[in-house]
Amino acid sequence: MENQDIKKAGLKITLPRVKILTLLEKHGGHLSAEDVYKILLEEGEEIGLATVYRVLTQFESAGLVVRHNFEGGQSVFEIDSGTHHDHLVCIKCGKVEEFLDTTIEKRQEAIAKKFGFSIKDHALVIYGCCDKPGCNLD
Amino acid sequence: MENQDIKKAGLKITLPRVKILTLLEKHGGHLSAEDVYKILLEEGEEIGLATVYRVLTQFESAGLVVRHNFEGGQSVFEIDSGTHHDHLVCIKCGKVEEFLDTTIEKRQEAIAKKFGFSIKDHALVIYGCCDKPGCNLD
DNA sequence: TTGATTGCAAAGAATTTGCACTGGG
DNA sequence: CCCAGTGCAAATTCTTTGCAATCAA
Repeated sequence: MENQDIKKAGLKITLPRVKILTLLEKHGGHLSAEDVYKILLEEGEEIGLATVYRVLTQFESAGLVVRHNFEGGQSVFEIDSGTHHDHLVCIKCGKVEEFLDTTIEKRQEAIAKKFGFSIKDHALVIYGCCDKPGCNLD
Repeated sequence: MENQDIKKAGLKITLPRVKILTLLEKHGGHLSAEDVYKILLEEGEEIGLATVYRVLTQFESAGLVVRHNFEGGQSVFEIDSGTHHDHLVCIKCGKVEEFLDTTIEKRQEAIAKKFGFSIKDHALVIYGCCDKPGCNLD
C-alpha cells in the first residue's frame, strides 16, 4: 500500500504521514492543508497543523503529491497520479474538474520554443461557474 | 492622460494614484506592490506601502490594472491593455513574456462547454528558463 | 539507542484594516 | 469646508521554523 511510497521517499512511516496520504487518496480531490487538518481532527486524530504543512511539503518534494496555487490564497494538494492535467475551478462552489487537452499541450511547447524557453512546468486554470444544481451551496 | 482614467474609475486624482499609474505605464512590465513601493521611494516619493496595496486593488476593481498570481507568493500587476494574454515566466531571472494563442483560447472554450462551465476567467502560465544571456543574473 | 518526527508556540511574509490626520474638489 | 484618501501601526491570513518531547527502526 501507500506505506511503501512513503518509505521510497526516504521518510519514516509515521502515523501522521500515513493518515494524510490515506486521506488524500480516499478523498481524491483537491484539499488545502487546513482542509486536511480539519478533516483529521474531525476523524478524531491527534495532529498539528504544522505537521500537516511539513508532511505535505515533504510529499511534494518526494513527488507523492502535487501542489496547486489556485486563486484564493491557499495552496491545494492532490495525489500525484503521474499524469499531468489542468483544472477547471468553479468560483461559486469550489468544485474542481480535471482535463487534459493534447492540442493545448502541444501549442504550449510550440510557444515556449518560439520564445526560447525550456519549459519546467505550466499551470492552466479556467475559472468559471459549473452552473450545476447544488452549486453555490458549498 | 491617465488622470482621466482615474477619474473615470470614480476615484479622486491624488498624487499617489497618479504616481502609481504612471509608473506602471512607464515600466510596462509586471510589478509587485513591493516593487512599486520601492521604486517610488527610490524616486524620492513619499508613499506608504499600504497605500500602494490599496490603490492597486482599486485600480484592479476599476479595470485599470490586472493582477496575476504567479508562483512565488507575491501578486504582480500590469496595466490592463484590454487585450487578454497569457504568460511565460522565467524561473531563474524572473523575465516575463506575453503571448496569445487563438488555438488555445478556442480549446479552452470547448473544454469549459464540455464540462458545463461558464468561463469567468482563466490563467495560463508557462514556467521555464529563458536560457538567454543575462538570465540568472537578476 | 538515536536521529527523525511531532506538537506547540513563536516567527515570517504578504496583505488588509482601524484611525487620526491631510488634501483635493 | 468636508469627506475621500493617506500614512502608520496593528491586525489577519497562510505558512514556516525553533525547540523540547516522542517515536520508529
